[in-house]
Amino acid sequence: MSLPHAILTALLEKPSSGLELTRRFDRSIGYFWSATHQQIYRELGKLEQAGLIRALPAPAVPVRGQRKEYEVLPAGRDELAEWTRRAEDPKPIRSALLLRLRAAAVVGTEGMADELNRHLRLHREQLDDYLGMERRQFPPERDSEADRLRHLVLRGGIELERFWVAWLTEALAGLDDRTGAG
Amino acid sequence: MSLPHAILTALLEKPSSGLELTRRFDRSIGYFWSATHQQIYRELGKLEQAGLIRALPAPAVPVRGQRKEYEVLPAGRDELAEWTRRAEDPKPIRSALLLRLRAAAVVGTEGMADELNRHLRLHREQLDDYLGMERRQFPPERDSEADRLRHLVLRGGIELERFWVAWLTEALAGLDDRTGAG
DNA sequence: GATATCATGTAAGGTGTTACATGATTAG
DNA sequence: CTAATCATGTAACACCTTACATGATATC
Repeated sequence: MSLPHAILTALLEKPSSGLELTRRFDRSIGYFWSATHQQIYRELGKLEQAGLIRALPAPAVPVRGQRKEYEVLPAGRDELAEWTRRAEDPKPIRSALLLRLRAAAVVGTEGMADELNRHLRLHREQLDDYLGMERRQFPPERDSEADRLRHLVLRGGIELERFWVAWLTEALAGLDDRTGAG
Repeated sequence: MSLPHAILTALLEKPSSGLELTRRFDRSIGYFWSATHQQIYRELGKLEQAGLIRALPAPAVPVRGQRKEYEVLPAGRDELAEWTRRAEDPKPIRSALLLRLRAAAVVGTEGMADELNRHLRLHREQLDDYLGMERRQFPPERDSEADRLRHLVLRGGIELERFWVAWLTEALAGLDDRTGAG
């Protein structure tokens, strides 16, 4: 049950329309919780019905295709605050790549080096992207409490990408030992 | 579409019943792909219907509650081998904890230190668990190709837990600076 | 024969993904 | 008035989670 809370957080940071939210999920929020516009519109409908958010200007007759901006109601803020205080265990990780390497231990590693190299490139790009965000969004002079927390979250994303780069590099070295490929 | 391939891999490593698979998913396979028994039974049914696996002794009339062991058919092995060669992009990570910290930047950090400490404890336990598995399953003398690949996968799990321990430690230090709690 | 455990399964609902549909607005 | 783009939405399906149901087997 995290998507509604991700949306509440985003709307508290700045009231937005569904499409704007989608774009923000593709950027800053997306580095720890991704969502498509279909999920977001569905969830906005639920949150509105539950009385946690409301559409802003509200034209008399709702028209499809017309921009609709949402803001969080007090009940929504309360729900979000309560959620941050609830105990919730970490979910076990799911990595298709680790799974595929384990499968390769049984059926052979043919083609794995190319795929590992491709993932290595993608993770390096993601890491560069995050480092750019860090430079732009968190210069040394910005150091409010909220900034420090958001920076901490971004550093989580950065360190996770560094983990993948390091692990993939090691994995490729291991494959090279056997196959000479790479 | 990874669960069926996780099951094929597990069954190739050792033919098993649904319950045995569930237990193996709770242990070794679970550290990168978790699944409940409901998912596993459903998927076993699909894989059998698709002709990728078969039930072993096959009593004339199938009886509910009676143990049923499965093995992988050649078509199943082919499908798994093909899957390891397919290109598949990494999925964006999803961390409810990072999300909650970002929410806390908006609605306040009350109660977060306790929760971060709890997660730190859980990740330390998981890390110890993996390190124990590493000692038992991968002593220096075992160094076949398959062993090296499985060891590499386990090191992925280990390094991920180390990442969380390090990040949570940093996060708690950051919270302490402000609140004096912890 | 009562209880616990092993083992397989069903049902319902929530969440995520993919493909498609529809209207509004802007630029040429 | 055509095309591109902005913006909101539906539908169908796959996948995951939780709760529950049922029979088989072992132990007392």
